[in-house]
Amino acid sequence: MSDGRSGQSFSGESLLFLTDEQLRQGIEAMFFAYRGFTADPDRILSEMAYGRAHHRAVHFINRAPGTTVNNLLTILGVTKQSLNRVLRTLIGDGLVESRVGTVDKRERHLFLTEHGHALEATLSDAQRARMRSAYKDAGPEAVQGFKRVLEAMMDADMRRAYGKMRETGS
Amino acid sequence: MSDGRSGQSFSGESLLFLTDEQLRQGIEAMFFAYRGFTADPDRILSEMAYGRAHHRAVHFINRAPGTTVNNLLTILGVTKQSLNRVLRTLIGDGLVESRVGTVDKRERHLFLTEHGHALEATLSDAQRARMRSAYKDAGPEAVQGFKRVLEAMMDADMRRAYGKMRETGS
DNA sequence: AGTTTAAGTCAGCGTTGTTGACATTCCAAG
DNA sequence: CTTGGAATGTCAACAACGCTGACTTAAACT
Repeated sequence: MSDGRSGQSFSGESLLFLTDEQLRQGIEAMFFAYRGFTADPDRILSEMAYGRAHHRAVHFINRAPGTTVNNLLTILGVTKQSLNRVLRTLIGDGLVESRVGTVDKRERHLFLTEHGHALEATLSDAQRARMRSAYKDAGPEAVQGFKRVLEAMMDADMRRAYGKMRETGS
Repeated sequence: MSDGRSGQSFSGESLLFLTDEQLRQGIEAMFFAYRGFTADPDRILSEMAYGRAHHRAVHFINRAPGTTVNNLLTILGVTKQSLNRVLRTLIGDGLVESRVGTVDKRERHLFLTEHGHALEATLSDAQRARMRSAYKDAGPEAVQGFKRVLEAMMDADMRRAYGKMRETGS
């Protein structure tokens, strides 16, 4: 509407002036991109009896082996009942191992089995390939900006969780 | 793994060399950010008898008034049965109006009613506020990069749909 | 006239959220 | 030491929203 890139106008303020139209483009970009983001793993999972929730569980168990059910459901942002259904099938199918805590026997510590690692690898490979290709197309500076905006978009507590995972990173 | 940020190494290639760890951070950022992105509308919708699917329908009908059912379900990427369930409630509740096409009477053209516009406004206001705040925190250059990566992450046909919407923009 | 297309409906199923009820374990206060 | 509460995890039932498949109606195309 009206401008596009018309105005360097006012001081530094100009760069912070955002039309509803610009924001809506961002919203739609987010919607379409997330679909692409999940498309490849979803395709793979649908051939098995699994869904996106299984993917997420496997991802974060791989990310933080030995994590407790409670940790996991905080990260995933679902109820323990919802997570439990997913874990039950993964454990039943021998992809995840659940070990009773040694210091606190109420806790269950979660690990991927060999089969679990195999599935995790298949799924991440697909998702990383898409990510790599997007990063490559957009260029390294764009990637910086991409991450910055995403971090600003998270809820505060999730930003903390994400931050902790970055430290632990690699 | 194995490295981290070891290498500026090779020529310009260095900027395109992406470790699995870097990619995984992007994947997790996308996951947490999308949760934040949908959190505010979800909260509002859960107080009514609606869900995310209703939001999406209302959004795109507002975006392209008079769109047909077929257009809509292509954009949304769901089956007509799934969309129909949502549209039926929206029409029944008087948020959406369905008019028989004048040139092709098989088609139904969809419009928001006054009530529909009200809901749409409430939902977008919440989502735009989050978006605006994220953009503001990240800065204008980051926003450029953000959009570039998201576009590269979409499936080709959705990139086309997204592009068309940008042209039509406002 | 016969085929294709747009839209809608009904029935049924799977994944993944939810709440409610319950068992087990730990810990701290009496 | 016992008892009551908090934390952890499990089982059951329900709702939202995807999906497939089968079918109808109406209009358009050929």
